[in-house]
Amino acid sequence: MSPLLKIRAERDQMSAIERRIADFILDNAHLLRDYSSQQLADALQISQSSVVKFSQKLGFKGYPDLKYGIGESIAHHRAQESTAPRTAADPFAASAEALWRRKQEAESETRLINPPAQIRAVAAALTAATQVFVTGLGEDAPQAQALALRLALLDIRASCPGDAFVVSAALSGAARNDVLLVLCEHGRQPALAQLGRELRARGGKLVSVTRHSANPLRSQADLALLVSAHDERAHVEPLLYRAALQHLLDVLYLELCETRRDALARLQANAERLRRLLES
Amino acid sequence: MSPLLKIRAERDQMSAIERRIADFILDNAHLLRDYSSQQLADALQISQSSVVKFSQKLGFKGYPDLKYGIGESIAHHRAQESTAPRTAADPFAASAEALWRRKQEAESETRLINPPAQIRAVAAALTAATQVFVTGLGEDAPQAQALALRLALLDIRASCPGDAFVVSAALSGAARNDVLLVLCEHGRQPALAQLGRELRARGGKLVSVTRHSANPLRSQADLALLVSAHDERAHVEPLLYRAALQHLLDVLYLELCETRRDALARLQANAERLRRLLES
DNA sequence: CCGGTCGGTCAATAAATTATTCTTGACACC
DNA sequence: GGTGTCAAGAATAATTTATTGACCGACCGG
Repeated sequence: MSPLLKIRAERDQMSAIERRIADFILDNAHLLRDYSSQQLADALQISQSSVVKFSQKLGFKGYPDLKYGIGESIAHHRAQESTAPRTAADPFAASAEALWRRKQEAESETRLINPPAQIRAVAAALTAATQVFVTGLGEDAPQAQALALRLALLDIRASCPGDAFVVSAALSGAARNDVLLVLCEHGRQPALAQLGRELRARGGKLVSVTRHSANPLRSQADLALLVSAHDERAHVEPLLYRAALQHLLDVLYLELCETRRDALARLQANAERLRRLLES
Repeated sequence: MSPLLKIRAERDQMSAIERRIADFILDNAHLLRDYSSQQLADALQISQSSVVKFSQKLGFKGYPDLKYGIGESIAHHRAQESTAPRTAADPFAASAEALWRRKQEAESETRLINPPAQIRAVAAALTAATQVFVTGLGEDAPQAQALALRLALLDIRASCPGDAFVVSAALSGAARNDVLLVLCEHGRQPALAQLGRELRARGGKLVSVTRHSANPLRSQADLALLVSAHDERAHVEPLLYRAALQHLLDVLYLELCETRRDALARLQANAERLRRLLES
């Protein structure tokens, strides 16, 4: 039980002096940090030994232990309060925090609409592929690039060609089982849809990552991952979309790390190599 | 800032013995309650005075005060965890959720160590700049690219040259007030530090975005933004780092959106143009 | 290469805080 | 009234913490 609660609970069965100590602590818990047993005793005009005995009677090893317990107690209390809807001091900090919360919602929703089995299936397809192409346009491009880098570090043959034409060229050499992973927020870009058709014609697998609303790319895909992110402010929604997409891809990556044989060892070796390269 | 976080932040700039103390505390925070400074010293085979000096150096009144702070810190931590909703049906879903939580922590910490004033200052510098260069290597490269795109949509003249040599060439035309924004996790890449020097020599401003531990790039920068992200699993830490970095940059972006004149209108016009381009 | 300085560490010790012991007085019960 | 119990305080012992001064090694400018 929390020390503060314990003190309050036992307060009624205490002697007069003990009760004075209890009251002081309950009222001034936050000041206790700077009080020695002697100072506390002085403040209450009682003897130092009474303070120590009070502590021991409550089950603490001694006065410093009581103090430690009270400290924990108020920190715990504060933490719980701070979890509740907060009133941010700075308007700026407030909007930063609001953004943070909205992102969490988007990430949660995204997690819920992608069943674990689906993510596992995508991971399996990536593992089975001889070659993986990742592509995305506009804001999705950097994400695609980052994902390709991650996959490469896991010794998955992944590339992220600069533009759609290059992808198309690369696809001409694609074999069965190869995977094209397309990031496309609205799933409506004709160029990407076209790439998907080319790949499927050659027996490859198309994995789409789009918003959860119905769209051409998604309906064409062998495997579809979905992202949910909504905000009435046009400048905020892309931030939510990216965070949710990021999280989805992170979870996929985590799955790959945890299920591929030797993944972590290889990852470490590759990362080490990359680090040396960059620092040279 | 939480004492534990503070210790972790300063760990890198500590002497060998101090680092041993820091590690012990970080690993055994929950045991500290029963350790006197002498016992802690014995456990580490060092002198008791080193423990006391360690405490004072970190800004505590003394060892008991440090202990008190750590106690608060872990109580706070525990409280936050216990408030969190528990839904661990699938082991896979559980690890996805754990990742999610860890990201939130990293983002929160990152938000706390970057005072609003600092972010405003960076936003102001970006607004005032004639030209903005964004750069990053390895995993930071896609982030840099995405940020440059975002800034460009706000009508800030921003570019993200492909490699350091190109940046260097671009810098030769840089004027006073231009800004170089460098994303560099550990702040230790000589090439980027060199770019910073070149720019500053021409009167430009260097903004660094690095981990919160001390590093050459950060100490050289006019304005420094900091990222906090920690995990014992080597394959998870980069995910946290990226999420926290992303959030920091998002907050910066939000600040720009909300303070620049006509920002939203321009953004909308530019986004529309980009959309048409991609769908054609 | 050499003195000088500085930061870090430790042993010794001073200072403080805490815990115990012992005494006293109040109160209840026999 | 005698006696046991118990809370409280004073004195003091024990422990813990903080400071001091000496030493060592790294670094630096001459």
